[in-house]
Amino acid sequence: MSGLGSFIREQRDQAQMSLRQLAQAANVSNPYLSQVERGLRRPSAEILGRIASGLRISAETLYVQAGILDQRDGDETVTTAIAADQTLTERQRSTLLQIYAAFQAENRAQAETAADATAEAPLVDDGENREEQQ
Amino acid sequence: MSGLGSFIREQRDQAQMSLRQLAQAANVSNPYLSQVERGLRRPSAEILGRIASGLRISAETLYVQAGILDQRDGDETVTTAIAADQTLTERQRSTLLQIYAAFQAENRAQAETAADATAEAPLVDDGENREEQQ
DNA sequence: CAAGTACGTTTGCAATTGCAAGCACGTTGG
DNA sequence: CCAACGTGCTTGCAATTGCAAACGTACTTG
Repeated sequence: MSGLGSFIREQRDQAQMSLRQLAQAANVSNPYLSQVERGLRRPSAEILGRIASGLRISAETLYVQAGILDQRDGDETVTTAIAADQTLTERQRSTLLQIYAAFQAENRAQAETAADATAEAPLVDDGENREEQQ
Repeated sequence: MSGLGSFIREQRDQAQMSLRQLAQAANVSNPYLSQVERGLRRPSAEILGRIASGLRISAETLYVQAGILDQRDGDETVTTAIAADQTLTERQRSTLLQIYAAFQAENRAQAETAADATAEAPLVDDGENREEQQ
């Protein structure tokens, strides 16, 4: 399974870039990028870094996706990243945090209903989201 | 150029490990490790990660040393954190990213109008509004 | 001196990366 | 209709990765 390739393609689609556009932005040949996206090739760290920069996302993210770097708990990173983002106003920050919390709750609920037969309390027992720290 | 190699050797000496010991701990052949340490070969991300684990240091450190990973950039962390969050569905991810992008654009526009005296400086979005934080 | 060991290094070699060139398919529009 | 362009994909091929095997030492031992 090549989660990395589909993740890259996902991000590229998200950015509405063509394969060739990303290839040029990343300074990587388009055939190779195509093969990477389909999981036929495993790119080196350097190429991965270039792709990341072409996608305007951090290389670390791609490394995690590639299974090269260990996952630093994604759950907390989103909230802390939002909370620490100085480019947002406080109103915007709290909005994002609320939406994120809502999504989490939504998924939690869905997971719960889907797995009623199999045990309970699947994730954090944290009933309510913390609104905002600091 | 061989900053990475000498760094690895440095760390290995500091840990008082022989080349072969580290090679075994890292699950890498000793000849190859030797070549990496002397800068004759450039290891892939995977090998680098194994070496890092063999040295009991974070892979990130080695990536930075290898010039593959830049140190963390501030405003990109939110997007990357969202993108990497496995607990979200793709739909939720894109929603969050869109909202975040909209906020950024909003702030960018506001900063522009606020700074008419400084003429055009289109690219650098870095200035930011520090109107009310927390 | 020969034998055993631990050290880092050199040497072919299979496997892989990454690319330039070209292919196949779809959309325009002159 | 058929060039012209855009999309992604296939195909050789040079360059590189990474390894197993062997080498050259030094440092202990019998």
